[in-house]
Amino acid sequence: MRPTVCRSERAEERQCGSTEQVWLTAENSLTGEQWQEKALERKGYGTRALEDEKNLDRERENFRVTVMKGSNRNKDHSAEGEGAGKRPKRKCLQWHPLLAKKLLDFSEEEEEEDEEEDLDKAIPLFTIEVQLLGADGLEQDVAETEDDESPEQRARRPMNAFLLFCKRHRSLVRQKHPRLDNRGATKILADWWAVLDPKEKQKYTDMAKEYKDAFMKANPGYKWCPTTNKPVKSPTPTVNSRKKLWAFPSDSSRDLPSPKKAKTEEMPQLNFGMADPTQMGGLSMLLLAGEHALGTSEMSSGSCRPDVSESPELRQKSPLFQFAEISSSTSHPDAPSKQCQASALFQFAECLASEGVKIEESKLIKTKESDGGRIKELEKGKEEREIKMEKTDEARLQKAAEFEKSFKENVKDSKELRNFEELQMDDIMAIKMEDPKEIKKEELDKDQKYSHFSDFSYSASSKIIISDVPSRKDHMCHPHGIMIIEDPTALNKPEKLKKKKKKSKMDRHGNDKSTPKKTCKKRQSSESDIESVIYTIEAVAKGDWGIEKLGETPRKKARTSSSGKGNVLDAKPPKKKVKSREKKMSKEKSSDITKESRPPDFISISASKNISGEVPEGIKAEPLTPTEDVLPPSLSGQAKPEDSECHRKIETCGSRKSERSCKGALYKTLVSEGMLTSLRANVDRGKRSSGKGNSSFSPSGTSGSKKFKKTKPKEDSLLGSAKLDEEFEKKFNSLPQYSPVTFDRKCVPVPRKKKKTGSMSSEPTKTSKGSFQSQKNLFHKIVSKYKHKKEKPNVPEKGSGDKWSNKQFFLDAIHPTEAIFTEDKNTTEPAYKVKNAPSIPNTPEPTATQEPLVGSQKRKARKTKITHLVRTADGRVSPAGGTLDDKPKELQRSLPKVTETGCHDACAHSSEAAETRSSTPEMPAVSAFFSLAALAEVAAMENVHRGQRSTPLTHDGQPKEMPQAPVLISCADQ
DNA sequence: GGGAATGAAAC
DNA sequence: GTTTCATTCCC
Repeated sequence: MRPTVCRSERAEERQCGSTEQVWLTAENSLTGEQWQEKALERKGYGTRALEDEKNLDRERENFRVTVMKGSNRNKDHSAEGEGAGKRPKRKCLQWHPLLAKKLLDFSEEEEEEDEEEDLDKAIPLFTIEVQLLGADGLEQDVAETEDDESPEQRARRPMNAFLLFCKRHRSLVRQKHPRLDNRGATKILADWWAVLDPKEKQKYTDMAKEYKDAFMKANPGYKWCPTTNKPVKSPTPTVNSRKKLWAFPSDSSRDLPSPKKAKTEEMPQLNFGMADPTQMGGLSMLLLAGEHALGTSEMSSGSCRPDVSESPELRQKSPLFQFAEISSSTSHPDAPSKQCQASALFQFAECLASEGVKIEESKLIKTKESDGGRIKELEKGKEEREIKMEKTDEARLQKAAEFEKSFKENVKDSKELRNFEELQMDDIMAIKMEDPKEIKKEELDKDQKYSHFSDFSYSASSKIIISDVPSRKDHMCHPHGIMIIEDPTALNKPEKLKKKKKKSKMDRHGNDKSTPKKTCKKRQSSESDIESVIYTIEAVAKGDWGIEKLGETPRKKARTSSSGKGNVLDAKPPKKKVKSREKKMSKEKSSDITKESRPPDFISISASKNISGEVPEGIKAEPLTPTEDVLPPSLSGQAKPEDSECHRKIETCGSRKSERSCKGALYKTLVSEGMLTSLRANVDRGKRSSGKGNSSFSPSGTSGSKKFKKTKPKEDSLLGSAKLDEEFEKKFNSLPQYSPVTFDRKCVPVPRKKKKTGSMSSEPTKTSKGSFQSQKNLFHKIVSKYKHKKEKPNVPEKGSGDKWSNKQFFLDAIHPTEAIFTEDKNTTEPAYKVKNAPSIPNTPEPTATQEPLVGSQKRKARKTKITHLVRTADGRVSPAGGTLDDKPKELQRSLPKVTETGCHDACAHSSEAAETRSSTPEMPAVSAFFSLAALAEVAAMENVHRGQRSTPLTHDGQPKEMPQAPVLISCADQ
């Protein structure tokens, strides 16, 4: 059902020219800035850095893709629409625990959809818009997830150090070797990786570990796909299989496709969904977005862990860790003490988790209330709200007026239109409030429909915000505001909000003005939006709270729960708080947006469209100022006016106005801010990108491309994941990026390998290794290897250095004949030796080698061994096979590998080096080989005999003798 | 969708 | 020990 709907919606969106384009534009702008910054950074190290725009583009794409969350994969559709043109990536699971909630959400969404369908009948466009408005990715994901059954399972496993390295340097490789395809680039990267200093590697390893910890914390139950379940490979798309495989055992339901559900959050999530949605309303969405931004900023800063704040450790943790924590529910059995140390990611995950817990609690409460009766809730919420709102309401009213102004100004652009839509939603809300009956119905519908979404994100966010930063609360002042803010969830929320808004809009439009389709058009026609906004403002001013109570009660409850926390804050002077909040919100939003892209709408709007002159200014200003810390002038200006207005209103009005009015005002402010923030976000993105690149974030804008994983993921998860992603990106960006030169210095040989593709021989050698993995091809490949075998000197053992030493040693053992190699080698082999020699002295590698082989390492070792053996055989035999061409390649490689030592010197001393090796050869490493070596020796002996004749002749020892090779292989296999 | 690399987890 | 999957993206 949904999928179709979504598709249709998408199609419509496309037709409308909808958000996707906007996103693209926005992203582009953002990414551009980011990339520029990146380029600057890169320049530092140098060489190739951003020389080509193409490269930059690629990097952009890469970064986009980077977003860990994997929202993009879902985007198969999006990709199509966006024109990324790239084939859709398979869906990725977001690792954020909250994702699990999505299942529920989805179920709820389905219900909503049903309802929506009804609405859609009336207003087909609405749904479309909603999807569009919402992160397209998200909705798409949702649809897909629904199809898949378990979106949650999709969480992607964290990248390992090597993958991080690849991700980080692939673009460089590509720049350097434009012709190379990914395979070739990967090979080069592998070479680089092999050459990379242990220290350098360690950075990536640490990052990978940290990320993994955060991931695991966020997804306690997460399990890697069981190997056994090969179903994955089954004809069915990998995704499905993966999902199943991925199921998180941790929590209750493994059986279900939604393993993530297993997480404790499941129940709570549902609860959340029940209660909050109504309350949230479009305003809440906006607010959430704003808060989210704020929260994210804080989160990112590290302060994030409101809850976490409890443990100072969390703060210490890297943002990623914190984020992960946040995202993940408190239940993190996995979270080891180590995690605490861990990075922000981990902390983030913890925070998320804590949020989830809190959210759950709040949801439960809310749900109960809802169960009891919305009316009761409404009443309660009203009471609370009223109390709280009294102060805030006035301010909000003023704000509303300000919003109207700002909106009018901003409305011009389509983006603006979107904002207007949001505003309209608010207006609608206000209208509904005015008309209790209608409003009630609508609200009920909305609540039912949206409840899932809003609840989730809201509760989570609100809690987080509250707990996190008291200051925020202060800023937020109004409980509502507090409720709204939620960072992590924000991303998700926005979508929901959008949907809701859309729906509401639809309703409105259907009732009032435009049909849903019109809504799209409406965007175009700012006037209507403006009018609606104005109307809403007026309504707010009127303060038809009664209506609100009915409709929003559930939401209010949710808010109230959050507000409860916020109440204290509320106690503070509303006006100032409001202003401060707004400012913060704007800042946060901007920051958040930039980071997460969560409010794609805003962002897209700001970015793509000119919006009002003000907005652009704000954007401009943002770049200048570190948005987070200081409000962008423009924003501040806007916010300030609003604040002032609010204050005025409050003062003037004096009478408490309904929460709704306040909300409306806040909503407006948020919206206005959101726009600004979006602009700022773009700017910030650029800044960020410069620093770190969080390309991932930009990807959101790119919507089209795969990269954006985050967007698709479920709302909460999205938000949380978004933050996590941000953190990840930050960290990832912070990872050292080594210029190719560095590797060249090291004498990394690889690069040229691009040749690989070209000739069978060249590639086979290296590629063959990979083939070994599959036993099927293994033999065949081996054969081919022997045939062509030129591969770089394979190190029998892991450690590159050791490898070399080992190899040499091994070779020596097998063939005392280094001379053979040396002779030929003088050119070719010597390099290897040289490498070895240097490596030995360096011993960095040796240490690595010494490290216990693990899993893949073993595999690798085997391969290497095999290859090594082969190589030796090749060395002797294959040289001819390798032929000069191959050898040169090898030489090249070897040279780079030699790195440290001058290649020339190395060559000169090659023989010496060989000796040194023999003398120094790490026994430990060697010992391991020995058994193999022994076996190999036997085979080698034969080779030697054969080769002896040739040995002296050429480095390789010409004899390719395939027969021998097979023998060796067999040994190796054994 | 396969493949190129490495690493990690699961079986 | 073997198999999957994570990254990217061309073919």
